Amino acid sequence: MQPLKFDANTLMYKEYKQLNLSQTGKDVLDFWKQNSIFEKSISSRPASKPYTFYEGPPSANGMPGIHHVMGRSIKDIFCRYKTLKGYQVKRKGGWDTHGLPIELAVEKSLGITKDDIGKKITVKEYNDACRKEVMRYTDVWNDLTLKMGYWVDLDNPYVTYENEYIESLWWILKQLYDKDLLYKGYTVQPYSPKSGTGLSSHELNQPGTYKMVKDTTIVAQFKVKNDKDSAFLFDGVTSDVFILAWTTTPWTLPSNCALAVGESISYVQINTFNPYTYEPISVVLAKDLVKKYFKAEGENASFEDYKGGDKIIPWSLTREFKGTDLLGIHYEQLMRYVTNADLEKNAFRVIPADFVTTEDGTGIVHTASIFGADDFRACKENNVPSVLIKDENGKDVPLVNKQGRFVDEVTDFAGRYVKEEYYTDADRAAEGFRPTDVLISIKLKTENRAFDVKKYEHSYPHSWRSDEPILYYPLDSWFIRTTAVKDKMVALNKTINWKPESTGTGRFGNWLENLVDWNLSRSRYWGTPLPIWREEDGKEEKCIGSIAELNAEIEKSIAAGLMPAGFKLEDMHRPYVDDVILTSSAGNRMLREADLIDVWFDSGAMPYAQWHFPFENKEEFAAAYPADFIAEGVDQTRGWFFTLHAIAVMLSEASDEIKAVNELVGNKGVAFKNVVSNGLVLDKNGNKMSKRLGNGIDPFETIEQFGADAARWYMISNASPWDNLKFNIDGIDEVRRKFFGTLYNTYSFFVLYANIDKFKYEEAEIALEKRPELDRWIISLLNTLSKEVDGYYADFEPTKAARAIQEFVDAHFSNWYIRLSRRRFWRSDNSEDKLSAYQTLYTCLIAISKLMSPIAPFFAERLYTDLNSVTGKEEFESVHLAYYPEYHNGLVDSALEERMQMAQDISSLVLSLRKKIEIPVRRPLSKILLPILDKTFKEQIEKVKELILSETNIKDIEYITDAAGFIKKKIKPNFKALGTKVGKDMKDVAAAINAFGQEQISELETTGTIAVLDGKYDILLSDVEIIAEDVPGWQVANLGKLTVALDVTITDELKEEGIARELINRIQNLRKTKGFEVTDKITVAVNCGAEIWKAAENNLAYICAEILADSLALDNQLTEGEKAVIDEYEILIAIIKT
RNA sequence: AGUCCUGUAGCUCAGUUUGGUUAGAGCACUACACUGAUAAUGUAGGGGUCAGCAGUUCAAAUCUGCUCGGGACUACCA
Repeated sequence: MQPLKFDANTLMYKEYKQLNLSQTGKDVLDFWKQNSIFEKSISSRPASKPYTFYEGPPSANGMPGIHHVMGRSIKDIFCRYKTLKGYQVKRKGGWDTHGLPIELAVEKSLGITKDDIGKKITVKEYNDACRKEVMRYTDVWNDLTLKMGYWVDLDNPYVTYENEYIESLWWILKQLYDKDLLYKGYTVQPYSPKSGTGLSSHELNQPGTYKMVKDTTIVAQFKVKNDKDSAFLFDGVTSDVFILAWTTTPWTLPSNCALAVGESISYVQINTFNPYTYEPISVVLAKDLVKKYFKAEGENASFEDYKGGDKIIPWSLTREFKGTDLLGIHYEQLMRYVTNADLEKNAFRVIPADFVTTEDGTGIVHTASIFGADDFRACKENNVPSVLIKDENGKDVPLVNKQGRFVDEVTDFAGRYVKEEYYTDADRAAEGFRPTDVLISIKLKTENRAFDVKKYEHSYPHSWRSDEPILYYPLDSWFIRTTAVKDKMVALNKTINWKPESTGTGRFGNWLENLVDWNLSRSRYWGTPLPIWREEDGKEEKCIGSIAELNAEIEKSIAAGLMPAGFKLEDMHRPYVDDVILTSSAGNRMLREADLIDVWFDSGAMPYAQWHFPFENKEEFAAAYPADFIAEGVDQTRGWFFTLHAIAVMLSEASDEIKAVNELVGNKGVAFKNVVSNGLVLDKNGNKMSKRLGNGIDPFETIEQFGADAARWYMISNASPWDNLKFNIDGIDEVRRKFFGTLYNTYSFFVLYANIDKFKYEEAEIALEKRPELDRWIISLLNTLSKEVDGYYADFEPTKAARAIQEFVDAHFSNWYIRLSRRRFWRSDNSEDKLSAYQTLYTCLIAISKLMSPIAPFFAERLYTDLNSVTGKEEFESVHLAYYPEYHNGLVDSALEERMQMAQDISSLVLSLRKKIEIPVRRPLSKILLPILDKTFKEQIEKVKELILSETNIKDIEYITDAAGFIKKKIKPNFKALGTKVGKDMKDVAAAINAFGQEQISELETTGTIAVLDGKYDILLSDVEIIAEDVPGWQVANLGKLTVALDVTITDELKEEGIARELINRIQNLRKTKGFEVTDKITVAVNCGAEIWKAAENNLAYICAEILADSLALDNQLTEGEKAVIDEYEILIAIIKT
């Protein structure tokens, strides 16, 4: 095929051998590029009518998959739609370039770990490698963007690692800092030892982070000290008394500092034996959980008869009390590695906590303040000190170091990883390897300190990238006080239009309700540095909000002799930024806080940073804030959607600049007004696509094979974007055949005749009232469709739009309008009717091209330009520069749509009757009978009578009323109407109605009422449905209220005409097999018997007109010709072109 | 563990908001027909305990509860 070219002088419509969507895509891409159509789609729309779209930046360090085609199709659809509606839709592309995934990819490719950075490799070298890594697949991404037809500005994308971008981030951070929304805190956080960094709560909420794992769990025995608080526990008890507490993390036991109980929970004390040492013990646990650990058979069994190892362990309940009674009781430290006077005095005691339940464990919670957020808070509230040691710098540190190993002070397990998963596979497979948790269990068992040791399966968070279980670990880090604006975030979220709604109210709404402060710190290298400098004693700190401000501070520092003269910061990344040492008011050195910020902050700040706001482009920013529309996968709900929202809401409080812009554009503080969150793309069996399973779909292959349009149309029409899509390649092929194939055929049909007749839409428009029913009908439907589809697009329902277009093209446009219009194009005269047909067909095709163009931009483009380049009807060189079809109420005629539906139904009924009695459509029949349903019925049918007759090859329609007495009626109860009236008697009433005879039905019809159930109810006409079911003696079929009776009598005349049509059919077939043009004239000779010839002779003019014959003659001498069979007769036909 | 979504023909999906008695469409399958849109099209057919159980109701795919399967989310519950 030739590349597509726009040429207003083209004489002929393009004809194609066959539909090839893949080639069409390539041709159209070329056309777009040559003629800068994308640029024009923006420049041709007024800046005064902006529609703002934000591109969620992809990270180009991985290959794109088919799900990216899905997500980007959705973005593209609404941007194109809004362009059609006259809006200017700028869409700046972007790249997400920082963050852990990139660092880990680099570490992998360089074969290093985090510890090697700064040792084996300098930070500079490392960051250079990251900078290179991050754009590794840029070309592939750009290629996909192009080929799938996603229009986004790739020439001027925002890139998150650029200095300008980072400067905007610093500005935002300073706005927050100045309003006390940014603070440093020491808290227990999710921490990934392998990545060496803390994680934010939303990173922990990425899909797949929580996994089921089997851990060793211990119910440990904490030995109670006998003093005045605990004296009641020793009353009448001879053995030691222990409090039982359960843990799924035995490695935290050396750090235990308290036991937490619920104040109102009931606890009991039980005398029994330890199942491992068989020593007599007395234990405390929640009353509700006794049955979990003690068998009913053992209750009050003989203690004297117990022998170590017996299955049934005797136990007896000593006393019951409340949690409050346990408060303040001291116990002996369980694992005595580290202690001191403060701990001995203030730790190792029972404290109250509201999070304690009796769902699991023992109803008493082992508390290690530094390895659990709840623990940390509870201990703080009760002034319980933590179990810590001094490191070489004299700083307090936990018993587990940052690599996840026990420190030397924990002598028995020094140097061991606390989590089994941190060991290499080889280590774990080695003979005699035992996880640390197991070693701890063994130790406690032998010491009579373990009451129960079990494997327990539960879900546990894992690092979203390095895939190993995280630790909860105390860290210094910087937080954004999102909780301070929680109420506003919740309130503003309610103004956002979420598709689907449940994601906004449910998933996102619930998330906001349980908001915690945003942990911004990352102890990494490749990312946006935190712009905060501190005195070494932490007394003074500065937050820098711009490069200019920093340079001014550097000048001061140089003057103070803290930095070399002439220092200039070229790159805001580490390590360069770390060279900056500022000077405090006291003249002391101020060093930068070493942390980077969460990469999600980068992307959430894109509305501002993509314009380098507020340093540049203030007008562009104001014109593009907030976004009218964004779209990403549902997995971004707590990622990008959250960070966009959080930053926007905080700036709406903290920044005067943003407040001014919000004021200007009437924004209350959101970053986006409409958001579509699409679901996952699964394989055809509903499994997640993954490299491991090898069930991924290569988007390039798919586009190459089927074309981007087919892939896009399939994905959009198959399921709503927010439902998961089971991606099946067969479905794309089906879309190609069913939708594009049909539409392509309608175009080919048009072109076939339009080229013959040189139709170029130069004639004056035929007035609507002069057009035949069929044309006015399809125009009416087309207008209804365009309004409907407009509504769907506007409501972000692309699936409904696609399905509506599909339904129109297939069921109405192709299978009814064109099928019934075919004869109008065959006629050789140039009548007004034919012109009307051309104009109507053309109008439909152009309108369809516009309606479908957001979803299938390539095919729509070709359809539009192929048509428009010949007629020049519209001034636009591309469908994407055209405007959405205007809806004209005056063109919609619902009565017409209704009667056409009846014509379709009646035709269908007649065809099914013909099938039943085996009289083919080619054989004419004399009439059908239609019982008249109501007064408008006949009037309506009369207007579409000719269509029905020609479609079914029937000569006439007759109408009958029941006055003639030969319609048999059927009555059905209208349950909905009767429901409120008869209620419980429904069954009897329905039975009574169904039992009505013809007389009772006509009584009801004439008087309008009839009594049932001995006069209990009066049935009205509105309570029932009456249809004409049968006309005795005729062939009858029903559909809903419609009834059709067919006269199957065949007269001689009908039979002859039938034969004539058979003859026409044979001759037409011959024309075709001989390859004659549609317009060729012929002469025909036939050799046949008297029966056939008589039929031919009596229909001679008709036959000749149909087959374009100058003459048709009987020649009984004819020997050369094609054989054919009509009924039982053999005939010979010879045709010659004249 | 909790919350939410979801389960309709072999496959992909409508229908469920607002209950109405014979549950639809397309694909696939079978048969027939049509044949100047023809690698197209039409008609007909088979194929469903609407995941299961219980309840509300004259009436349940639709409302309620429970169970099971699938998915997502929430949770440092020790």
